[in-house]
Amino acid sequence: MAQRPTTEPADDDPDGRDCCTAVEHGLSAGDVTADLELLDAIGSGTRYEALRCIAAGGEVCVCEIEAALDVSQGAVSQALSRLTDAGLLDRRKEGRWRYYATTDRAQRLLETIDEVRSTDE
Amino acid sequence: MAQRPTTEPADDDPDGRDCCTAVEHGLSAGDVTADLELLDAIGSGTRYEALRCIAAGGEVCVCEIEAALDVSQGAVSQALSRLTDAGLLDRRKEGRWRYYATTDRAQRLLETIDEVRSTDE
DNA sequence: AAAAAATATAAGCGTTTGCTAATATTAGGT
DNA sequence: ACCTAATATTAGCAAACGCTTATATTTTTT
Repeated sequence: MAQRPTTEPADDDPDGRDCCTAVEHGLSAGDVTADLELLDAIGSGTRYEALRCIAAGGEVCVCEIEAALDVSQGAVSQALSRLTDAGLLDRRKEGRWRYYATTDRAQRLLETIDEVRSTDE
Repeated sequence: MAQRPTTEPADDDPDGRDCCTAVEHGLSAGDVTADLELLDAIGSGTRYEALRCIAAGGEVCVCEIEAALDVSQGAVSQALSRLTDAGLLDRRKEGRWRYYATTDRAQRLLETIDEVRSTDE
């Protein structure tokens, strides 16, 4: 499908695609930024495990996540805020506790990651 | 679903879940490591755009990606290697050119990201 | 066989990241 | 009102990251 590179510029290039012409993805700069915010949010050990715990537990209290994660309380709080900002968690306040639950977006992402993992090509 | 935290340990806890009991995700340490390798590979601007370009272009030559990415040749090469190691790209050699194409895993991931992006909740 | 082109690899470096420790905030209990 | 518990926020720092530049490798061309 891709045009083969040629040492000499191919003037008779049948589909108008020269060697080393930039390929383009269709995404806007904003889309790329948004996607990266999402991926960066998921892509740390602490945050990924936090997200997985919440996905597995339904709606969980922060203290339950702290008990699972083996980093400081502050680190957990930062992780949860970051995931929330990225649209992967919903926060609910009840008294002095905070409950977190995964959003639909998060669930769909995690499902796909599960599928992809079991496909060890 | 989650048991509510209680200041006093609830001895009569109906489902045996105390306050601040760690929640667990079902994943093995190896699965988490594998997932993170994938997510880290996708999660940089250069690598993400490279992957998107290749997904859009079908099978593309390195030089075409270099033309699109605005970083040095070495950086592009490193990006492509990382994506390949993570199982997101296939490499094909032809003469002194290298052609890259996305794997099924990559395509499924990107599809999900597209879906998730259009769901601006 | 030498030179050039395409890509990969390695070293070095500034920037970003994610943690800890300390402090601030918010809500409930006494 | 005060004190304590749960969580959030901030400052600071070591480690990880991603880039550039330079060099190595592989293949083609002459």
